[in-house]
Amino acid sequence: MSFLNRGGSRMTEREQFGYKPTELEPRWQKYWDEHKSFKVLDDESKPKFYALDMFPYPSGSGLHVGHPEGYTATDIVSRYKRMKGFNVLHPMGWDAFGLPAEQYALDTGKHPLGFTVENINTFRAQIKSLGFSYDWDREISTTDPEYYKWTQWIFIQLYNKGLAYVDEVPVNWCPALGTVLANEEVIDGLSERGGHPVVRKPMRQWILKITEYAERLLEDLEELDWAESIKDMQRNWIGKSKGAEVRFAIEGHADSELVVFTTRPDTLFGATYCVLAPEHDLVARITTPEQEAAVKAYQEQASRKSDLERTDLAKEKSGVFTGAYAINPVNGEKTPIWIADYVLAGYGTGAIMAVPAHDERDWEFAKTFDLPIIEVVSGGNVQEEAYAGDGAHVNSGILDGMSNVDAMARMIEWLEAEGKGQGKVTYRLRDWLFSRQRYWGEPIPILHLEDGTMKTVPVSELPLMLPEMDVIAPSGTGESPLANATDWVNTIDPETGMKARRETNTMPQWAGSCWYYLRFIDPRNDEQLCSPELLEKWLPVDLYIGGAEHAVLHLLYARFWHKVLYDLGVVTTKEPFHKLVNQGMILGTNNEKMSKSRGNVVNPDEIVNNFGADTLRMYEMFMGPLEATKPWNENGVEGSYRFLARIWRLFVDENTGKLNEKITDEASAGNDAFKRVWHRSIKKITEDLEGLRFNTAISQMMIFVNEAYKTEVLPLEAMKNFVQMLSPIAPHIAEELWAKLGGTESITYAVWPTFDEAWTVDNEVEIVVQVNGKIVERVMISKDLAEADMQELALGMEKVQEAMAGKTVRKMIVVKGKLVNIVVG
RNA sequence: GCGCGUAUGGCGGAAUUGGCAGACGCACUAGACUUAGGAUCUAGCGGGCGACCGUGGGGGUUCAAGUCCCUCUACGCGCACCA
Repeated sequence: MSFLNRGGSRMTEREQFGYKPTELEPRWQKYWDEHKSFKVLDDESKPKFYALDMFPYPSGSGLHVGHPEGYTATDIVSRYKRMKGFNVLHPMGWDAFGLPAEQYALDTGKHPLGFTVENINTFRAQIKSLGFSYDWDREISTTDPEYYKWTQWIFIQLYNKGLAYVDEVPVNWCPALGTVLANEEVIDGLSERGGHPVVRKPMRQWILKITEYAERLLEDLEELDWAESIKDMQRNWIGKSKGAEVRFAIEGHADSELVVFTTRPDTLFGATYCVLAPEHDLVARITTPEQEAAVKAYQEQASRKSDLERTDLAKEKSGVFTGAYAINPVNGEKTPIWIADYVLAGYGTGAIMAVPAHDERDWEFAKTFDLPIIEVVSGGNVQEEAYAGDGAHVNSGILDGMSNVDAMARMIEWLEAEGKGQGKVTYRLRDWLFSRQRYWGEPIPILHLEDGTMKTVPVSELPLMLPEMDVIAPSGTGESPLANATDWVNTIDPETGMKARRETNTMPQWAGSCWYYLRFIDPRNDEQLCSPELLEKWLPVDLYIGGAEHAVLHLLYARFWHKVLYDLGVVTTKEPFHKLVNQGMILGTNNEKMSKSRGNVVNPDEIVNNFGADTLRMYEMFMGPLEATKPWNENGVEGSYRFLARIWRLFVDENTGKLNEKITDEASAGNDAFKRVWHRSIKKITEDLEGLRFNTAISQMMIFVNEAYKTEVLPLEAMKNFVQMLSPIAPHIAEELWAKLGGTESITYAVWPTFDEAWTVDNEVEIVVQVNGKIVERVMISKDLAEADMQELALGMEKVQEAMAGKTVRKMIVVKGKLVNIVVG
């Protein structure tokens, strides 16, 4: 890395006018800052383009090389779109609430705000050093009261719509620390800090009713320009299943009934037992005295198991008979009711009808406990394994002979007619556990009044600010540290004058990131979340790039809030993010995930200091397709640096610092070969940038530079075009060269070059001549040569004659401008 | 277990609708320039002495397959008893 030789004593003339990114990059960054080059224009004549990055959590460890990958991609598109005449919104901000700041506060006794501000300053400086074209006047932080005022406002809207409710939910309670822990803070049942035991304890929690939007969240995926794999992950997460609820009477319990959910109502005649989740409400009521001890013991055992033990580790099916029987509504058969932990309390009705012949799990359970297996769909051998495929129904009364689809429809029809059940859709998606027992998050704007009711804080009182606290310490009760701020917690409701206690739960980190893309549109509005006119103008986000780790939760939560705001009339689009791209992960040089413990972390600052931001940007884009996972390679970084230096020398005479004399605006400049590469480059690079294929766009720039080096006289126009095309990827060097080419202001808004189609095609092309698919000869022909002429030409060739000697022509395939294939035999 | 994705030289990766596999870069080799080269420039660079063989393995469709179909393997990601 020493070859930059900055300020070395042996500096020569040549080096004096060489490529010096560390000198020119800060200079251009200062220029952009001072001229506010990227401020969003209030220009109605231009079409809009909204390019968004997933804003970072400003951690104490600073920027990672993974961050600039996505940021560079959106920056390239933003700069390209500006030159294409778009009004571009390209903002950056901070997702700054979160656990690490609170941990730091607990460890040091300092306030998380100071730590957060420091980190933001570090992040901003690092990001600025990379030359991204953000409109910094729109910078926002989720921790700013002027921002979280509106996060709280949205919560109030959710509450008023009945989408926020309180429930008792088990959390990770650590008695030794006196606090509730997030899942990632619990390792093997012990707290990450201190290694204290952690237990599951039900606590009062705020929940958001995202399930009410399940169907819309699923349906509206169709219209989005997202990778199919991400859509699939969301679909699976939502997990829609169609089936039926069936009501079973319970023998000896005329007042109760057992409701099960099944996706296979057609197999009802094959139900030989029923299973309840151990936590099911009915269990206590229906268990017979003889079975009571066994059932209680099983329930106790199941409650102690973690979710992991109940699923992953449980290879063997377990369960206990309750002693009670359900009556199969379709044939009156008595079926035993069991409890087993393979049935989940939280899904469907928490109860199933078991059809061992046609469900693998039920089959295993039936084999374990020797329960009967009755075939109702033919096609398999149900004594050997469960058969889940299609087939003619048997032993099924009214369904006999029908296929699965027909039998399901018929069965549901019958159930509904008889009042024994109905068609039903169920989702795997759960409601969103929204509260956290933490200080460093948005306070939930709720008052608990002395009369036992609860209400929202009046909107006029927002933002409900976090109280200043000298010491942020666990409350010890499981409530957040806010419970210690007695002056803050105990208040008076301004509307009724009643004594009130403030909600001490705060919001999760997801809250602030659920709507930040809206605030960027109108970040300083103190009257509204965002002006309706501006929302109308800028939504949806045209391009959203970020890491795949947010493929499900962040994107699902943000879509949910957006739909709620849509229903409230705040936004007018159904979906927030039109096109979404996930950048791939950058691995260490050893092909492993970068991590401190592996010692393979690359620090972007180091690259910027040694090679410059343009090199880092270019290298990250040249590594491979944006969406691919790819390993870091130090040699590749140097290669990108060398390419930029090679560009520099093509334009700048290193002895004088003047423009290379080869570059001229004489009309005669540039031979035909160069002109073809020039126009082809404009075509290829334009198409590649549109398609986010930055690696191949850069390849084409290299081809252009290679050709330019071979050419004696270079047209000024071509060289200006090239610098413009380079500028989205390597903006600093491009500005510098643009100035040397005579540009008097920033290249930012120079109009994107166009190409002449005629120069993008060769007049002469090489075609191949094959005999039986094997290449025999190659020949240059005019690209327009007729197929019949190509055929004639091929047949007349000496080597072709040899290859087909003594054989007869069976077939001739001629592809214009490409090949002739002679099939002989 | 289920779902999705990937597999091309020593390495990263290119290859419209099936139509010259390996663009471009890195690494490497040789030469030039040089007091010097880790800079720069020029040339070479899938394998094999060859006929030929080559896109994870096997099979198929086709005049023609990296590309389409079937099957197997390896790796990655997501979900994980969701009835």
